[in-house]
Amino acid sequence: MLSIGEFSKLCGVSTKTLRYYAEIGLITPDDINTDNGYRYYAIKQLKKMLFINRLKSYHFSLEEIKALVELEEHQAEEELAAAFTSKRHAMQKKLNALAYTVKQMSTDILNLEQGIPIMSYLDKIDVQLVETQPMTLLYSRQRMTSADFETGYGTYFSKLYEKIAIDKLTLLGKPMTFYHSPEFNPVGNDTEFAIPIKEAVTGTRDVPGTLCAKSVLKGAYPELTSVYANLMEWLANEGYELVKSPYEVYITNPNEVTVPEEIITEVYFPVKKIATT
Amino acid sequence: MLSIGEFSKLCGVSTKTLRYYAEIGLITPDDINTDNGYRYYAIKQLKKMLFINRLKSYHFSLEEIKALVELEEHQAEEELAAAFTSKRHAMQKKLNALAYTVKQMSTDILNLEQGIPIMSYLDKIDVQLVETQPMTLLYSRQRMTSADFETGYGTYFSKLYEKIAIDKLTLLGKPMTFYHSPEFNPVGNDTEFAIPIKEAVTGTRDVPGTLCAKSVLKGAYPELTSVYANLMEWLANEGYELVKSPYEVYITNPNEVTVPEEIITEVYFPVKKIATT
DNA sequence: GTTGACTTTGCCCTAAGGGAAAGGTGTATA
DNA sequence: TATACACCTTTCCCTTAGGGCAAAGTCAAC
Repeated sequence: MLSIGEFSKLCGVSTKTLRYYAEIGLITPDDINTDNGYRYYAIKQLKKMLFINRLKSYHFSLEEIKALVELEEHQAEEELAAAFTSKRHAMQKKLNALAYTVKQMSTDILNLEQGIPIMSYLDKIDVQLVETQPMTLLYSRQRMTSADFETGYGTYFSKLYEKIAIDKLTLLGKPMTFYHSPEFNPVGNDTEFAIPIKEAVTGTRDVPGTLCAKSVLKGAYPELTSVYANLMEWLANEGYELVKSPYEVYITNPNEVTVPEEIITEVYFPVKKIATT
Repeated sequence: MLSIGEFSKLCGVSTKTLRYYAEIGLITPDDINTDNGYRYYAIKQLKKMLFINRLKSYHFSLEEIKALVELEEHQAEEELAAAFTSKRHAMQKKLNALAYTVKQMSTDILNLEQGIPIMSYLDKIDVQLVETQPMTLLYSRQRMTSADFETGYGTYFSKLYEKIAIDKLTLLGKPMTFYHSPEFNPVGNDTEFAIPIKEAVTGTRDVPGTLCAKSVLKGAYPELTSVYANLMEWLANEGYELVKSPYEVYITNPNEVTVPEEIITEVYFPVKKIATT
């Protein structure tokens, strides 16, 4: 039998942590002295504790760990492997994101060393006034919750492309999304996925040509907010106002482009000049 | 002027967050209506908010961000660059750690798919009883705080190696550390860095040969706790007890080995058989 | 018997907000 | 103009995984 201090040193975990784990039922002492409340751990509990440590290093939450420990005790190796695989996937994504972050920091540092202010790229996003052509859009309008935009992107556009293929329609442009909620973010509510085609069939709508403020983004999607903010500032400065839902056109297919810097997205704000009285 | 909702949508940040930032003084609304308390943000605050977003994506804490924003406003580009560089270094370390984690998960998954229990590697750490040779050690004994073990490793051993070079002593073995505190962790208190040499000079001590339980670890240091735990379990099972401070011998130089899997560390527990009455 | 190390419980604290409640406000529409 | 409804306010509690401290009880060694 090991006292909490001995056990803690052996497995490299603080006594506080051990008490906490007992409290949440993750690992309880093998024996508790009923007189003084002293906790005593069995040597064979070391293995369980080391397993918990390993799971912690894999960034599982304690709640997840609790479930996984039970799985391990019932030798449910398949479920364990499934959990590990899905967590590894998440970690891989985090890894990629972190790598991208580091790269971005590096370019920022390079700029700083040359005395270029970090946010000066904002001033370089240029805004053009363009007159768009009328289009016929095959569309699918959804309420999106914050999480499923990425998957939604894939599934909704696939459905549209499928319909185009089956009905032998004629593609006229790149896929686009309209943000009908006043949220300019994909995590907003009312989002329309659309593809311009030639034929006017059921499930299409016609959009007239309009005056638009347009910006082009080369880079990862999180940068999109900058573009929106920049466009809004431009509108305010130049005396225009938004008259319809803004939309984005995806010039590059995000499933094909691997490096975020090569993703090209056009952002359109349908506008009109504010009437000066 | 933008209401909090409009501003929040433009920069992709919740209203809750904006109120919180105002509370901690990170970014306060340009104007607050004194009648109803409504917050109004200026369009030019978008840029600051986007800068904050960028710093957040670089994993700066809000406290750090507050300082960095001030630096940026005073155009202190050098300090900014310094902060970025140090943060990038931290992120790079995190990145490497994460990459190692993912790799370890992968081997675990492979094992699981073959029905091999994850912690079975513990049973494969074999423990040998060995009789060590007497040695003369050039040593340096320190109280270590948790953080500076890594740096300490470098500096203390350097000093010892320097002395060996200056005094023209004869190296007889690999560097080692003794853990005199009952913590078996380097983060413990009383740690001795030592190198076996031939000559008995000042600053050396003689250690007699003793019976030791010995395990060899190939892998990253966090795995060491497993080895210690395993050794302790072995002692309990085989009826031995620890009679002196455990020590580690670093077969590979951690500054030269780049992949953690190739790090080889020997762990020695000086033991004696428990007297059976 | 004493001392110092160890253990107990209990309480408050962390970072960066999220959620909900209760109530006040702004504005578009009938 | 009345009303509906979206928007805004403050306040309170909650989250993760424990850390720190205090007061009091206990163990083991000398």
